Amino acid sequence: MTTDNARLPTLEDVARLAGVSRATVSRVINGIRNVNPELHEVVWNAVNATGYVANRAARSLVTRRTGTIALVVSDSESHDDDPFMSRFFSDPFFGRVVGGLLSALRPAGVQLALQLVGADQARARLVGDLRQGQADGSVVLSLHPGDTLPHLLADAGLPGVVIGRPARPVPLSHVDVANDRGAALAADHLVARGRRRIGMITGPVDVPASVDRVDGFRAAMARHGRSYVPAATGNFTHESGERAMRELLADQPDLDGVFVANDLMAQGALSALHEAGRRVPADVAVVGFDDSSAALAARPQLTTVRQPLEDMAAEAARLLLARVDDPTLDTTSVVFEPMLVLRASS
Amino acid sequence: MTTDNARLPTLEDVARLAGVSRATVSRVINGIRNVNPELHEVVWNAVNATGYVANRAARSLVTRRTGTIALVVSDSESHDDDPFMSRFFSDPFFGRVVGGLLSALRPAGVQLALQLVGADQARARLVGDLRQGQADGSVVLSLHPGDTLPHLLADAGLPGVVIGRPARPVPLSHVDVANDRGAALAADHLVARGRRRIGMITGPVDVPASVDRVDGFRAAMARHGRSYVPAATGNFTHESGERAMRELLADQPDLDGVFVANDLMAQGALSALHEAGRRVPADVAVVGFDDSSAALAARPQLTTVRQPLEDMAAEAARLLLARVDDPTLDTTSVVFEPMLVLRASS
DNA sequence: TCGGGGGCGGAGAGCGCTCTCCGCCCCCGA
DNA sequence: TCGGGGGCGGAGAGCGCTCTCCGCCCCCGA
Repeated sequence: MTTDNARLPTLEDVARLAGVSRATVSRVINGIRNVNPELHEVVWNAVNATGYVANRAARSLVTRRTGTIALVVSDSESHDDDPFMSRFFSDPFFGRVVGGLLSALRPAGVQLALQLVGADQARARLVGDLRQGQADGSVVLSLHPGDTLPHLLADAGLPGVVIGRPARPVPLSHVDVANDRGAALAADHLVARGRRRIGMITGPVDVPASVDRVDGFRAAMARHGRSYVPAATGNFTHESGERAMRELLADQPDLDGVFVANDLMAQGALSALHEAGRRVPADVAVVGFDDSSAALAARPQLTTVRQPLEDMAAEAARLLLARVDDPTLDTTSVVFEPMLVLRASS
Repeated sequence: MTTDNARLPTLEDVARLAGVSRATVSRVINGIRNVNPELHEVVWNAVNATGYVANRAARSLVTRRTGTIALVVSDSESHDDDPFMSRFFSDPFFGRVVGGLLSALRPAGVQLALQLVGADQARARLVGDLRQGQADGSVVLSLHPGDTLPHLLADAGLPGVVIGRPARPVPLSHVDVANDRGAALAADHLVARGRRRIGMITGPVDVPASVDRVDGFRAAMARHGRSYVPAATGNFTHESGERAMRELLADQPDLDGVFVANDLMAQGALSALHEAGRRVPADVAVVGFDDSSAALAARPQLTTVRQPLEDMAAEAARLLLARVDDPTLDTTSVVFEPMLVLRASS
């Protein structure tokens, strides 16, 4: 507190102490051009002696860089204090993405800022703020298909990378997992386990990741000569998985295997199976998707398709950083391979 | 992309269009002093016409405010890519705190930046960065007792609020839940349910929240005339809860009630009880702590002590904002009341 | 009618950096 | 010995704001 009014050292102070100009200190600190090695040392000594740290605001005023990347969580059309938001934040999904982003951003000395946008006007304001130096670029996490934010960013020429394939094509890079191949792994596994009557619990029909999982699963089952796959639809929540499982059992009482499009629903499905007196995996084998903490918390623990979210987020950060450095870079998309994780439920 | 090189409008542009000086535009935008109402409108029209958004860097260079608050997750002594970190981020705890902070920060137009610190040198660097305008203040989430960061912040005179009571007193405000009273609620409830042989699974012995829960539980049990409470120690993870429950059962085979110091461990305890052939709640009643998503995912769903984390985080943000506005403010601590949430496990 | 006070708006400095431009010096080659 | 080129470091402008200081004008009261 008492030290608060003590003026912090500036470049000027360091320069005076080192006996050189401000420009030279700046060059040394930023590693620009060849500066006489002796001066180099003199300057660093002065920096350490004064405890100098460059002022971010002054630097970014001239460089037009903020050293900040925004993680924008975009929840189409919903209200700001929508319970969905708080549900989302308490979902491990969010934390894994944050952890992955930070792992790539920290070594680059870039800070991560969190942005939520609900209403469309908030989205427009965000774009304005971003253009005016709120952040150098954004990693976008859209919670709903048909979100307009990626398009707004692209139109404004702002660097952005989307996590998960957008519902409509957009001139922005994105990272994703091969949802179709992941679902195929689940299908191959259930068939290999000798299951004959295999069903599926899907996610929302308008979400690309969900659609890809359904398509991938059906295609793989068809390759095994199973053209008919009974299915029930959920919305990726625990409760919806429980309900969908009940529906599926009512329809297909002799079911002996089920692929559930995410772990949370699979956990719900386990409850419904337990309630219906089916043993897992003896009577019904269950395979989830994500390899989230829910898979480990489930009893029995879930066999599931691992989605390397941390790696995906880290890659998104790297793509974004590259684009910030060179805005002429072409957009790309990086698709990660899923992996089947065997546990007790199958 | 093509619009990228188009210079963005500055105060100067708005002033020219409105036919006033830069100072006047600045006054209107920031709502300072009485400006002639007619001019007021002229200026706002010019702002809208140009699409002007104030440049953050320029503004904060002179105001010495960044409009950013840092959420600092401080993991004492651990390495940066410690698995503990990624485990922490995927824990719903983190997301709930973030959601609560954002709910209080957004209305104030303040941005949230994420900072992780592991090694001590990172801690020193962070303090330097913060002093030099990385953020106006920090909300600190210490993952280990004895973390030095709160003290470093206090010594540097930087505004900071700690979530959870620090192990050693520190001249910084903090928010917490009354862990002792929460544990007492659990004790009262188990006794009221007619349980006679009640045990407890505790968290780490050096974490204040854990210690408070143990003390609160023992004190309440003593009030009910139960001076002896068998206990086993865990470390707040699912696995440790499972192991501790097995130990407790081995010690006290006739146990009919157990208080588990967090939901994750309680979920593990349920598995151990199931494995041991005990029915919950018929044979053993189980009460958790936190009311996290694990409580809902558990089967049976957990009776638990609700910790209002979102509210606590929002209050932390408000305390911090107040202190940033007025650094002479006294430090305070706000303690939230816990609440017992009744579900199927008791 | 004249003096004084209050309030509004403009001029201009200054926040702390980076970066361009230029001058000087040194060295090398003819 | 002299000319030219290269490289290092300094001077100074400028990034886009805010804020102090001051002048001017208007109105009111004596």
